[in-house]
Amino acid sequence: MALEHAILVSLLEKPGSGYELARRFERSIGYFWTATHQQIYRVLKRMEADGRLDVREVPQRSRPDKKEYSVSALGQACLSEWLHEPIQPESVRHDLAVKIRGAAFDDPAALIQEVERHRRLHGDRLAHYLAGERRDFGASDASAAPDAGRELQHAVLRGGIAYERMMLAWLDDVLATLHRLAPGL
Amino acid sequence: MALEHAILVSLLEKPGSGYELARRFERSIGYFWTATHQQIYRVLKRMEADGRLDVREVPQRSRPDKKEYSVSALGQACLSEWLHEPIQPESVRHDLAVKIRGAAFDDPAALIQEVERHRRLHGDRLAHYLAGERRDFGASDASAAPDAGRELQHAVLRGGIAYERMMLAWLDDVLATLHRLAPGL
DNA sequence: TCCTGCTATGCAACTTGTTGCATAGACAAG
DNA sequence: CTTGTCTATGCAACAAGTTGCATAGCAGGA
Repeated sequence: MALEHAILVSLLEKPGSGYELARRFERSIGYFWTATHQQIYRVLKRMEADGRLDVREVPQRSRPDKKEYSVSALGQACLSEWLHEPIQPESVRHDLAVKIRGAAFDDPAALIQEVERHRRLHGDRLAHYLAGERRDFGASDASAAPDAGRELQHAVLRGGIAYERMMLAWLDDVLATLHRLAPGL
Repeated sequence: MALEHAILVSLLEKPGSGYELARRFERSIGYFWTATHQQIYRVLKRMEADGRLDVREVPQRSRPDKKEYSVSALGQACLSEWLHEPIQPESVRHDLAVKIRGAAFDDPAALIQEVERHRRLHGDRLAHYLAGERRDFGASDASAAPDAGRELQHAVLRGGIAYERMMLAWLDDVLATLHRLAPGL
């Protein structure tokens, strides 16, 4: 279960509560993994019971208390073990591609709006990633200490950016194809 | 459940058995959707019970009999309805990206082999897609009748090709980063 | 005071997806 | 005549993910 490993990595980068993790999964970790808060809370509970995480109750003012999780030695060891074993290349699930092939049995022109909507969403994501890159990796003067974590985070972010650029180009390609098939629009 | 819709599209393109569908999900449909035969048989059974598919027992010589599924009118209607409602952009699950960020807490150099392995796998997939493109869309002389289904299948395949090319470029980027972080190798 | 919104955590029910196993006919190789 | 491979279908148990709902503190505005 790779969600566990994603959580371990995130908590190693910075300890935090389930709520904070859920927000990270909407932001930077969301570049390559999605999870809802229900999933996260459930997994955190299990990992804590298994001794892979430590918890600390943190009282807060002007907001409810929280439980701050951090990675235990056992958790570190689990992550290390996983890092050293080979994994399957990720499996893809592109609903939109199903729709595009399905459009041949319906009205291709009706798909244009949907594809345009997705194009906007991917454009927004790209803008968001680029803003994050400027903010977090912009003033990367060579005088800064070479930080492996930072470098690797940047490499992953570049992957997200490349993915969104590829999607935008492909969606333009799809739109051109749809317009060609429905010239009246 | 989009697997149902992927199956409807595939059976509209060409009726077939569960076994044949499973093979298609390793080939062309596998460009954008994965499913095992267990999943497929289970869903086929349910869809047939719901009246969205028709079955026909096909006796065969020199191999076991099979059940050939095809889409019923109700199935067509279900697909059409789905095509007209908006869907969420796909969610991503990149185990490799988790590993890359996790490498900061372990030995980044140990990841090089794994990334190279993935690079080879994506290279193989790209070669496979390109061969499929030459085979199925190569001699596309303008005299051929404009076939919407064919055009849309080609557009989806171009998406798969763009994805693999993007991955290869990104994995090279990641490898360069890893080598920079571990100069002794 | 009530309503909304944000932080914060969680349960229960359900749907999907994965893993391991089982069966069986036909054919080819040894 | 046994063993392996390919076609072909399926069950059962389990793991993972989704959806809907519930609670609760605190703050700010109508």
